[in-house]
Amino acid sequence: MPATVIAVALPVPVRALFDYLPPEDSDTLPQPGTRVTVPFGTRSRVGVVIRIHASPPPARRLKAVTTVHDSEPMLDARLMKLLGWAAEYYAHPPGEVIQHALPALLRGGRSLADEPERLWQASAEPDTAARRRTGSRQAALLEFLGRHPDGIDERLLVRHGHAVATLRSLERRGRVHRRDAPPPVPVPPAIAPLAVALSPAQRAAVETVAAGGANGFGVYLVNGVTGSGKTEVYLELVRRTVAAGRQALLLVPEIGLTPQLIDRVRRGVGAGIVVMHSGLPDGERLAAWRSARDGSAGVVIGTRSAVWTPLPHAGLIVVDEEHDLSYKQREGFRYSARDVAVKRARDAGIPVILGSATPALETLHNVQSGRYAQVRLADRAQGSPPAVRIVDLRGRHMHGAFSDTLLDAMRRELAAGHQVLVFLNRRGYSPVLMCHACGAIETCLRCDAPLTFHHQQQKLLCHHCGSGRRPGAECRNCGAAPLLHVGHGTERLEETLRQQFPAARILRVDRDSTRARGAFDRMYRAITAGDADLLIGTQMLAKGHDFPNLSLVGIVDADRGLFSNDFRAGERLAQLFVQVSGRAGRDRTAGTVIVQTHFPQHPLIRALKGDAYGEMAQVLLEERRAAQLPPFTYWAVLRAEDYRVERPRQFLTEARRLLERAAPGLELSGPHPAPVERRADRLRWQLIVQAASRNALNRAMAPWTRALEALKSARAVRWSLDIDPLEVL
DNA sequence: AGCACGCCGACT
DNA sequence: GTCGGCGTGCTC
Repeated sequence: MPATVIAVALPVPVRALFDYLPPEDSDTLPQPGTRVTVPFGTRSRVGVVIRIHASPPPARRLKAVTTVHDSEPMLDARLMKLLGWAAEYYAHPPGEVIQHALPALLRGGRSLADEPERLWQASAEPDTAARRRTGSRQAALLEFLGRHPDGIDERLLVRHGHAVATLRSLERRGRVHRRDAPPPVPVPPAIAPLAVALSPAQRAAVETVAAGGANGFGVYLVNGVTGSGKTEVYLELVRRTVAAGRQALLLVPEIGLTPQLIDRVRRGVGAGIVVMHSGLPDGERLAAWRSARDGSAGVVIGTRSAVWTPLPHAGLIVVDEEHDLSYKQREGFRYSARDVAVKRARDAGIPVILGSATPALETLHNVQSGRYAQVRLADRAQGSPPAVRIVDLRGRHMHGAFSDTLLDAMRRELAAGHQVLVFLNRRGYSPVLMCHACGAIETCLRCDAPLTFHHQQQKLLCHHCGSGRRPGAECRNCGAAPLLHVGHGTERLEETLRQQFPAARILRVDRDSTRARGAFDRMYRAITAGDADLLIGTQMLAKGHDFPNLSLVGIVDADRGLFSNDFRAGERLAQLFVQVSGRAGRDRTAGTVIVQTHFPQHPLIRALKGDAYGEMAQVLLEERRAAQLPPFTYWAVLRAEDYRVERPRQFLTEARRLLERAAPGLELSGPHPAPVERRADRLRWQLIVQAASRNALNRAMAPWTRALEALKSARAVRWSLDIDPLEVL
């Protein structure tokens, strides 16, 4: 007699589903997408039902589902299908994939309609007498609360082994207090949207997408330089989507960079808007998720993870700055939110917009092969494009990292009362500290990498593992002095510029100077308020910010990336060039970009002078085609690491043999050591898989990883598979 | 992942 | 003698 079997995805790193019998005390079967608690080994776990099937009498005796948590699916059929596709495409354990679509508060068995959270916070510091009366359990609880300044749910406290009684006694003495659960994200009532005045080019873009959207699925690259008004195009399309009673999903690279965008959507679209990103407290995240799921939110704005938000009435997806690397998750479940968004739109039969001034080469290739439509917004809505000057550094006398040409131009712009941005993507003072006597350089003890000297902290820091040490006065190798600083970082630029421009108000904006909470916002406001003249920035300052008074951008070192091992370095360089150049000359001021290089004849540098990105991209695509690199071939990287070299090498060798046998058509390379082989004392190796077709790659990957799980050598290493890797490192 | 089982070293 | 190190295997 065939048994009814329930296949459940559980949050364990196993590429399989687990079969259970229906719950004993119920005659209704839990449908796919509902959460169930099941016995698992010695414990029990909450998972999601994937499917129900009739099975021949199973080989082993199955256990039964313990509890069904949802009377109707928490995740609808369409989303379940997308998650299933993603698990297969990225060859990742299905249970871990599904976790990404559930807010943390729903990953346990808690019901959507459950009582609200009871959040607790530590109260202000007590006097010493009170502190003396604190018992050890109380101290532990207080310490735990201290780590959760925004408050933490009572149930979570209990789950971490704290007693409610301890909490109550602390409450009686005023050491802790209840914090009201955050109100559900208010969904503002519909207001009459502001009419948006569109330029003819913008209107044409809107009509193109709208006309195509009527036919269902389509991918539209909205390609326009910074300042060409892509946002207005998105807004109008979002507005129309909402007016038609459907939902729009707007993905952005980083929520911190887009307060203005959120504000404009809020004012420009008369509909409930929710924001979803990983920094949201669990309660707020749940509330936002819930209003997307029940349809009360017309617009969801969010980062990478928001691509998994339930949208019962999805009508449009927008991926802003689609080339941005932050759409690719870099650990664990290594999905690309941009690619998932395209798949999701295809499944739902709706249009998806990819917006960028500097599209990924993959996207441009899809346009050129006719898979994606392109809508160009060629003109800047206001202002004119910056003039580009290439400065040949060969043989030139330098002031630190600066040529006279760049310094003179800076002097002129500063005298005219304009702002100047000096761009260098390297923080710290100097990337290498070298002995003048023997040539030895200071390297990290745990990584195969030189240490960067940081002047402010007076420390040598490793940019790979984060460790640091105080530099000695003499060489560790030969004992001689002095040690020389080789190369320039942003701190050193600042030093040079303070000498050159003693009167200028100089602001350095990099990860070090913005570490303090709110520091970036403060600096950003200082810049827009005109309280700084000379800005020194890493890529932090290159992205999407609007500085109306900025007239000159100096690219200090264009040469890094021209000859990198990473074949994508050129693409990144081109994107960065154009993004950072876009900071110059908006609104009132005509801008100039000065590029310092030792390779003025390099095709990438030459292409900067024209329609910068279009030409550079064409050069790069031709290189990729000639070398049979992505997007002309399809890649995956299997990485492994351990403290003992032979282990990753052994595992990858076995993995290679397995794949050679199962899929002889694929081209394999490796195992190779990663470019920085040793990182935090772990030795990292990799195996590159290359396929002539998407299909060939994909058919092989999921079965391969299932076989890898069974290898004994796999248990001895940390390993991961990266499909469509963005860095082969 | 998390947990149990099992087989070897240094400690109350 | 046993506590505990982590290598190994398994979870329906």
